[in-house]
Amino acid sequence: MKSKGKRAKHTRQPWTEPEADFQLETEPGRKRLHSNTKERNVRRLESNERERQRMHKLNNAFQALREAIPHVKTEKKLSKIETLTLAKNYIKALTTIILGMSGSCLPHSESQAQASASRLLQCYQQHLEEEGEESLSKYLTQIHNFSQGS
DNA sequence: TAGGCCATCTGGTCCT
DNA sequence: AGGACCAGATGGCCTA
Repeated sequence: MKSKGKRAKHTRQPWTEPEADFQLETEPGRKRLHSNTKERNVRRLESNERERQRMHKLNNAFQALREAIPHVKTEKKLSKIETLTLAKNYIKALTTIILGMSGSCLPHSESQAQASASRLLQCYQQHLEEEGEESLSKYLTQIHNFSQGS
């Protein structure tokens, strides 16, 4: 049995010219019109291809996000909406944990939470600039050690 | 079989 | 002008 979302290519009919273009072909200047519709057809197919590639990139990003967030039912692929929801919750949870580790007060309101999150992001970005991309764990360890020491 | 999820096509709008 | 982005439409696959 095919897994969900993995299937053979659809047998959708390719894009066809609007009827008006065919009617116009019998009129004077039809050669130009014909090449225009042909050009349009080519451009449409090209933009379909680009759109497909764009959606594939988007799906790759979703897959990367799925792999970045822990979840319970590992045998079931998370849907896109589930992935986004879990990711949001995961970020919130991590924020709470890190703020706790660094000895900050937990935010009491949504606006405080947002302010804390942006402070955290700012701090993290600064750290990335100084230390390089692969040092998140080092960063977290430093925060942990700091909170232990203080 | 209905409903959820998805891939693809398409035309409109925005951006470079 | 052409590409990127977006949202609506359409139809296929899967599960309860």
